[in-house]
Amino acid sequence: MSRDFFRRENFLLARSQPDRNGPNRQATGTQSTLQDSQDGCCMEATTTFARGSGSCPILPGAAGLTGVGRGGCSFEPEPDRGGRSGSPAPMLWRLGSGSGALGGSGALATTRRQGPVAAHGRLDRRCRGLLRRAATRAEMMDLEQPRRPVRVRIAPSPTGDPHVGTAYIALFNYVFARKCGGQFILRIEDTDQARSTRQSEEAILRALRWLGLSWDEGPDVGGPHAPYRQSERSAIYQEHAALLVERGRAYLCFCSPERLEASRRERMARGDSHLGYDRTCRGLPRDEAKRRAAAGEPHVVRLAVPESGTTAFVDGLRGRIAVDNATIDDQVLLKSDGLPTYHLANVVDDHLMGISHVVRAEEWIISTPKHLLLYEAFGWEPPAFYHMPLLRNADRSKISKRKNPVSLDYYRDTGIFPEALLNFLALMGFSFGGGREKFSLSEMIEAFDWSRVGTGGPVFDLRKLSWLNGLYLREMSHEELLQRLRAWRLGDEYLRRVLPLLRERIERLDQFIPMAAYFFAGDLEQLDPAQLVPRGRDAAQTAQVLEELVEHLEVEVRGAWSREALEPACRTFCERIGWKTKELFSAVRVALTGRTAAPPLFDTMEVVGKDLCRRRLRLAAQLLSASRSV
RNA sequence: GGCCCCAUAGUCUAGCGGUUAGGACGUUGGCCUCUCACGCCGAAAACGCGGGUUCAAAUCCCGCUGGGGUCACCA
Repeated sequence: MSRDFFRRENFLLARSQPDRNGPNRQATGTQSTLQDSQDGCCMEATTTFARGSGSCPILPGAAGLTGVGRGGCSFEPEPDRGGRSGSPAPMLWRLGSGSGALGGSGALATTRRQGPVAAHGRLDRRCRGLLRRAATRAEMMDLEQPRRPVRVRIAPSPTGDPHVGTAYIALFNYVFARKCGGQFILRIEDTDQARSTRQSEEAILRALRWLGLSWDEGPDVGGPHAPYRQSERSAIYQEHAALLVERGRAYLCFCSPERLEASRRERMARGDSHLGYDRTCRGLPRDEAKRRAAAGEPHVVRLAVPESGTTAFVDGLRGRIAVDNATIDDQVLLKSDGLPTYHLANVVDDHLMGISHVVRAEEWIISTPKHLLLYEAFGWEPPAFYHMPLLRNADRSKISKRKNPVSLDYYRDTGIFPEALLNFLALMGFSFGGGREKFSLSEMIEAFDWSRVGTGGPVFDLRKLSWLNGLYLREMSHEELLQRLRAWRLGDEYLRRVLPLLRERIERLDQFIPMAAYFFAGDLEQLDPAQLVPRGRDAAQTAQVLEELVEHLEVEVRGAWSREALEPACRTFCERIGWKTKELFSAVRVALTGRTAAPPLFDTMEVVGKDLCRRRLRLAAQLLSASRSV
């Protein structure tokens, strides 16, 4: 722990904590500041204290004790400087250590309990950690001090279905912005030309709107920093990349992907732990590089990361995080197609758009130093960073579509209310306080504080979500519930899609509901494993085929989930695995409808929808894997 | 493997030096009730391990273990 760590003018230690500390400590209105004194090894704690309470919040029980610490530790209360009765009077406590070790302070950690802590002296060691914690906390709180208007953003990449993780991060950004009276911005990070689609972008916007998270600026609503779609801002990134090259903070790299891959492989074989770019082009003379680029040689722009030193930042949830520059790769900033990578685009846009706080997922922690290096290279002040814990599968890996429904559309289609989903997402890492589990978005905004946000990766538990949803459902009026049902799948729109598929299969109206069950159900109950497995195939085989089909459709049906797209994809799949169409289609039919007799498969799939189909296919596969017979 | 993050019941969490370790989902027993559900009451179930600091550690420090993330011309 270096002294530099404490080199700050003021650490705001505690904010008002109305009488949380018990009768002996009228901490109401307490404000403590910790600062290191000139010699760097003496800490002073100034506390403004309710008059007459007589106890140091840093070292409870220390009142009246002076000079009892061993090893040069001492602390002394300064005489009461007076003040009107009942009003806070400042009291200065000096905690010093002559040994060079940092004098200690229990800081917030010890304010709660009373005890003769100080009487035993030996503050140096035990206090160092406490002090660090206090300082860390102070730095974290300092992050929250308004320096500039609060502006946060959610920056989804439109490369797939609207993801529950996007909603999770969007929620915390939204809540924080509203709490601070700041702005919430939506920016589309579509710099991956190969994977980004407009369709996905629209789906994400639709899903976020469904949730009720509204943004102040975005590609659809515009704003002072338009455009909000990175693909429309290429020139900006190119200019900025060029600026860095000019300054010697970035350089052109002509290495082919093939050579890079070979080099990486070779080092991996050698057991080398450094698998990053080998910096071949870093030493290229600037004019030579320019010449080659001008001649049309394909190249990228890389960040010239300092070869020594460390880059550190204060994460708003975890405190100080430091990384050796030697472990940071010379990250590509501009791809050979002229588009930026996330790292460049994100930093440039965050700065240009005046983003004050970056609230994003934990997976970005390790690239934050790169971003900091970029801010530094540009000469910009970086925003504050808050890395939210990652949502997890039941096995604690990062939440993924293989192991969990992650599409927001799935939750909509299974009749989860947006407010319940939001509430549940909030529960993943945020504690309302008082054991309260059910709360509205506006209540969350009211209660929000970063100190109530945790750091452990929460497992996403569908059952608890369902329970919570039930709470919302039962609180609704009949009328409200009726409206919700209609808006879900009992409205004309959906029924009009179902009817054509069933009318030939029923004779009386009373047969409609029983026949149509799987058009409205979420997870199918009572699937018969025996019916799932085609004659001559076994359960394990079928399970695998169904899993693979999901993957296959993932790749093959990128556009609309339509009969036209599904049929050829499924037929191709049959050829690939060597199953007769009859075999596959019957297994799929049972998996999706629970029956052997049903309307045409692809029409059914289209109407049931992508996310529910996916889910049912996986569930069927799981069922087969679990059942050893058949 | 290198680096980084994290660690209270099966799961989500409260806890910020002294608590019978609290709440919720799930599981489970009972009550309510024609049944089921809802609701209500009860039960089982947790501080990963080892050191250190302290009169006192779930809480502070160190180490270990475990889990996760990340090492792309993806974000």
